[in-house]
Amino acid sequence: MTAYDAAMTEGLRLSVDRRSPVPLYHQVATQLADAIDAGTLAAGTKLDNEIALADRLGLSRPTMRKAIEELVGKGLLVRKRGVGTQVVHGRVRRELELTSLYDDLSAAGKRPRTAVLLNRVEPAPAEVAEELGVAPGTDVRRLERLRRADGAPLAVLRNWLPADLLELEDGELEEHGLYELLRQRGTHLRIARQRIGARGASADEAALLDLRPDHALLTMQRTAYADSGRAVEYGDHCYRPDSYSFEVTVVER
Amino acid sequence: MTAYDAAMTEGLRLSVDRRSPVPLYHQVATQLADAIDAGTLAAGTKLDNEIALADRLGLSRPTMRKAIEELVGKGLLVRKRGVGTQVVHGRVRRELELTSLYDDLSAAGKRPRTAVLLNRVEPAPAEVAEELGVAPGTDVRRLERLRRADGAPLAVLRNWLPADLLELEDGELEEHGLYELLRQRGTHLRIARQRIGARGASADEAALLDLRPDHALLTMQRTAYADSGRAVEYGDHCYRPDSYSFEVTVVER
DNA sequence: TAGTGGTCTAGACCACTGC
DNA sequence: CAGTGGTCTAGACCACTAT
Repeated sequence: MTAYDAAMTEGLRLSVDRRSPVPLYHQVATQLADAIDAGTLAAGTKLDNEIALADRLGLSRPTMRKAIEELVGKGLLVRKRGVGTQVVHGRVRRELELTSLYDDLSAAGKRPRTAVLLNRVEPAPAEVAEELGVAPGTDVRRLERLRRADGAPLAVLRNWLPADLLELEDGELEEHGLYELLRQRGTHLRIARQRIGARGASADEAALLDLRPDHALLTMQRTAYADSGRAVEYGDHCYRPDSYSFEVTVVER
Repeated sequence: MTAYDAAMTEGLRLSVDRRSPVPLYHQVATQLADAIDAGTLAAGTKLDNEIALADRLGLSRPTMRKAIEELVGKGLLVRKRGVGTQVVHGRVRRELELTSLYDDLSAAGKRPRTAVLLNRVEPAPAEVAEELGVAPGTDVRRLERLRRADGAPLAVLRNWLPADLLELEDGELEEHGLYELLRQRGTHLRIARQRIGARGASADEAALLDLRPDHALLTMQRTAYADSGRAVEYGDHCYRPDSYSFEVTVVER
């Protein structure tokens, strides 16, 4: 029985580097996640208990615990009091993260192209002003872009940003994602609230996306906040549904 | 200056009940969340530092910290090292949680009605077998339901569950949500992976949802796992997009 | 330099599960 | 009953930010 239990995490090589600036709990979490991705820790595998794991790595229990909690939050592990910790069944898919579509496409090996349809400063409409937390009529930068991937039109992106936040040239927008440009200017996004829905394409949208009018579109409205707590971007986007979908992992608290 | 800072959380009445079975950190988190919802803690308000808050409540710093982290994870607070903790700007919307559509509708004060279109045990198609982690051809229970809210058709719900997991009568399905029935039988869902997209309605779907064929639909495929790590449900759902959307809060780690 | 959150330790006791 | 995760404490030191 003990031999069977011991085999559960035997093939695992875990180690921590205390000189590294990376937090110990994150080093451990990353190694466990990699082992799960690689199949070294197969679905259903039961992990040793957290005290044994902590001892093996020379860590305190809270630190080991935090590593495990990180993976529970990502949906890779499940814990049950009195029972133990197991690797979740089922293959793992990429999670919805705070990235721009441009980043997503680059990561997926596609070649994103951007056409800037509109880029100007104008007074904020009421709805946009409310989302950004500014007075109606305040100057905001309005963007409208068409995003292509490997040549095929994929999405129409409409964005509004506080005008005092940054200058944006068309050339930059064609070469980089919006979030990348924000990061370059020291604005780090921390929280985004998104609403995902569907509707039929307008005539304009249909023409841009090479669809017939009223064809189903996937839509997303997003308000993003910087670590200062300030609203930094409001976006109203629509996507060709044959080329794009959202993935979300929900974990019961 | 100190008077100004002190005013930040002055109006707040926080307290903990050590006899309660509810964890202390969760008691505190709930009270803070309520204060944010109620506007007592307005957007942009800076909280006292975590040591001061812990002292005020007679808690240790880690416990107070865990309360704050819970709210950071929900997107209600933002922290910045060297600066402090602030209430996020912008109004708060309900988050996507591990609930069924039935629960959502009940909570929103709608009256959900369910028509059972199909409820039988049959061999699992390949795609379903893979999602549930069973051998193709294994017996699974297949459900097809039409969900109405306040009389208007809202969604077509198709589900597959391992047949050995539970018996389900049509009558039960008409009166209760699927997740509620699972809970009653001791199955607690812990993780769900969801893919959200859009497409045009088929002729059947259009008839059920009172739309024209090819009208835009919001779609969601979900695989849910119990705390045992086992896949418990695969669902393929479609929604009238004028009546339903998904809300997601994403927090940068 | 003072103040903040970020990390880490070494214990303790409790609640739940399964045998 | 033994073993597990869940909660909680009272410290410590460090990294980052603003002034």
